[in-house]
Amino acid sequence: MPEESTHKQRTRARILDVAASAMREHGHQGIGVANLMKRAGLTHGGFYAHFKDRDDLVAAAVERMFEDSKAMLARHFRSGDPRGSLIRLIDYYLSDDHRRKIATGCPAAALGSEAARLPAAGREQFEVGLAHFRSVIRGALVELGSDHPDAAASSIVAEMVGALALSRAIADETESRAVLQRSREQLKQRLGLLEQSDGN
Amino acid sequence: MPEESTHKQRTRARILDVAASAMREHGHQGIGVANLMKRAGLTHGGFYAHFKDRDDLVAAAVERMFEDSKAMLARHFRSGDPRGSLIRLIDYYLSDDHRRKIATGCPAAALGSEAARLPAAGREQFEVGLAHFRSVIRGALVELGSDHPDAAASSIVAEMVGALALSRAIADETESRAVLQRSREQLKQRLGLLEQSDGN
DNA sequence: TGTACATCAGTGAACGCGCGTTCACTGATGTAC
DNA sequence: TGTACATCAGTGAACGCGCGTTCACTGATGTAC
Repeated sequence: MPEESTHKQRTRARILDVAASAMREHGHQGIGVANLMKRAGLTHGGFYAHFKDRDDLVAAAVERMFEDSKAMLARHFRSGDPRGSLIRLIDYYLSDDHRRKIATGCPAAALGSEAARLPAAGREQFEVGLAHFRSVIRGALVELGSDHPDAAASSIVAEMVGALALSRAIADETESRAVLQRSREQLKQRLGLLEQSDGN
Repeated sequence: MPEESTHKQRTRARILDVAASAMREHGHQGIGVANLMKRAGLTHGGFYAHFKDRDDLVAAAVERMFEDSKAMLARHFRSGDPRGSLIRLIDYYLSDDHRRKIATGCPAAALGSEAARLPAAGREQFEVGLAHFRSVIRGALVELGSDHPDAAASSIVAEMVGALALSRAIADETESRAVLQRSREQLKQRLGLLEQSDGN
């Protein structure tokens, strides 16, 4: 019985992995139930053994995406080193690698402008995930002794999400990279991270 | 004959107005041909007298949206007053009013994260419009004697677009407003616009 | 150990619906004489 | 000025298709005795 339930849970996780990737890549309207199930190696009828309806899937998929986001943050943040953590995050978040990997990258950048139109439960998950993102950055800013950690964290998240989303909209490779490079530089400069990282 | 062609052009403009509003509000997948034509007071069959296919409409609608964007920029910018122009733009772009008026507001914030998935011609129009947005801000920064007008303009656009899109994703009114308010403050501070506007 | 039975994850045909697109047509308007 | 005709913007029925969802079913697995 626990063996059985584990099997079902694994299947559900597989469907969610596919959905979380496909929705970041094609938008939340960009993948249908039949196509999704096929990619997970199943037939469409089985979908409703795992989810109440499509809106339920969207909510679970958004939650799943932000698990990747949390893991990404955890990878870059080390306690006791807020400066290094922020530098590592900025360099990765605004990298060509992250720009290319939309299917596994930050959901805020992949879905930012359509988050407001997500089914209610999905939008709520987005809000929760976004709040976590902001709070991690805020934590590092507090450690750094920032005067306005809330305002700065909010502003930094806005610029990172905006820059990544817009860089993906630009077809010209050079210009697309330039958008990321400029925000990397500007962010580090206004956080006073440039001198230190050069000094090392 | 010129009377006739004017009539047809007016009809086309009406369809585009509806499309440009609806696509900002519901995403570019969020409105169908039949529904669109109905809102324009026509039947769906007539659509193809005005557009080759739906992708052609999307491109024209994106171009149409950025005309609103240009008008908005022109409204806030006055030659010879780069400082005042930037303050007016920041205050309007990151206002509650603009946040609410998604159907007539900035297309970059409304479609930012889905711009990369737009049909090719539509994505190109997005790119053109975005470049204009950046260049207007760059112009003001040059007038102000900015050291890195390209980098600063790119960074400012990213933060404004990101902050507006994310604020719209947040259901809680207070928090949604706070996101805008924080970016308004941070942007003015890093552009050195705070003291001057207080001084007046 | 071997047979009978219950469970339930997953199958696949079928549904009603809205999509983008085509096309034969209508009927108002502008022109020719 | 009045009639006949051409133009063409817009109509609406029809198409094939993919959508989300339902449901009777199959067949592998785990349990009971």
